[in-house]
Amino acid sequence: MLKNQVKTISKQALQRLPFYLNYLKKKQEEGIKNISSPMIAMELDLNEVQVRKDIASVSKRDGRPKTGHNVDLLIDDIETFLGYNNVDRAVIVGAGQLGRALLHYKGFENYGLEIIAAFDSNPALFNQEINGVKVASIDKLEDLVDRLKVHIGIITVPAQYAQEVCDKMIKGGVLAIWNFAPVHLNVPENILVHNENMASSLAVLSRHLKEKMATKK
Amino acid sequence: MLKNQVKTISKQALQRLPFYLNYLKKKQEEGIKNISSPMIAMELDLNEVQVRKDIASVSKRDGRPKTGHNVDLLIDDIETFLGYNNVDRAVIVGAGQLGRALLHYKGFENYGLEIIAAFDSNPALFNQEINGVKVASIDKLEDLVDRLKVHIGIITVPAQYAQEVCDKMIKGGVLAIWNFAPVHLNVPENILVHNENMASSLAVLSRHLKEKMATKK
DNA sequence: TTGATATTGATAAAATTATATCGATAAAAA
DNA sequence: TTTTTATCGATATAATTTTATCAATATCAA
Repeated sequence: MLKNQVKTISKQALQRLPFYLNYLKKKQEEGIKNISSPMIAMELDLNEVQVRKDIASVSKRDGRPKTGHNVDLLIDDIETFLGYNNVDRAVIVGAGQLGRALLHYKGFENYGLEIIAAFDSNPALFNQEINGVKVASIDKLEDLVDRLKVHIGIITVPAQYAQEVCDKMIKGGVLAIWNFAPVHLNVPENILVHNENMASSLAVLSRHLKEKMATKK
Repeated sequence: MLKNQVKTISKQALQRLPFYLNYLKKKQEEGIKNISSPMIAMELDLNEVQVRKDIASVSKRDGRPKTGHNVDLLIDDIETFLGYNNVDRAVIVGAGQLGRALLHYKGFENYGLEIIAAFDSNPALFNQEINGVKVASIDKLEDLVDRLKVHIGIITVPAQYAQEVCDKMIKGGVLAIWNFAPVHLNVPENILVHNENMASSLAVLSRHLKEKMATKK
């Protein structure tokens, strides 16, 4: 009984993969055919062994001593691992500034994400098109998610509405939520919530500054 | 010789602090006076000991058995630690969709960040005001950063221009960079770069889906 | 053809982060 | 007043992640 094996990888490693991909594509454009882990590590300011391990966990092809890995094949392996070749559909709720920015984001199509619908509670926005995506009433969210078997929900509404939106998404059948609202969402344990928190990022930055200033003094 | 001691805290813990803050403020609004670590942990789906340690590393006031911590004081301690009471000034380069979204972001003022200027290479945008902030030519970036002693630079330009913008910021005296471009920036080692990478977040989400689908099959 | 070497994959060690345990104690209940 | 109990801070253990080490080997230079 062969189980449908999916490799496990640490969250941190997973988040490094897109960096490798960007880097490798740049190298590919420059016409470079092979690349070694130490080279990647040096240029991306990472540890050599870490890079080697990350690569090993997404690619079954062997690198060759003195030569490294074939760039084209490596790109292919990472993209396959990340699922960039099969498209996930998503809906976004909240068509304010941030929602609009995401709808205009060019990258998503390359990353295998397609935002197929946007929702908002503001009737002034209904039927408006943002980068080719229509904005609908939030009342239609659950039904549409269910009918079209959408698996990813993006939340860009103000914090106080986020939980409510989240609940509707889950009822509709969403399996993963990308939450831009600065609030903790309560979800069943099989649902993944990925929080995109500006304040957390900012905390890292301003803390760094504070340390910098303190040592300077 | 008393060194200007700044407490160290892990990056992960640091990034949890804003979550505590959101939560505590909600409780404060509800009129709750005291709160315990196990309570916070339960409601935010964290480990009790982790919460207790995080609190210990930002607050020197003691919690009391059976009662926990005073909500008001705890909020105060976290905000102080995160530097929300003294404002850091920042500039943003790239006044496209994303840059505009950030300029409209309400949260920053509460987080002690003030974006004082925006820059772009597109002359059509010069002198335009976005949420009260004027857009200037990117040629003026370095000089302004230097004159006004700006410490944080936000990069929201396309990947191919990011390094160039980064270099200018650093020449001007920026100490920390918040990079939204999907590219690795080369900086001197005393400069902090915090990468905000949509693709990394997406990687976590789509990987989760892939695993979900595989186990279902 | 031979020897030197950079890189590989694998395994081991170190560092960091998260979680469990425990005695002490303030507050509530008996 | 005494007992029970929830939470505390501190310390110990476990888990995860990163980094170091090493034998094997493909490539390159002599």
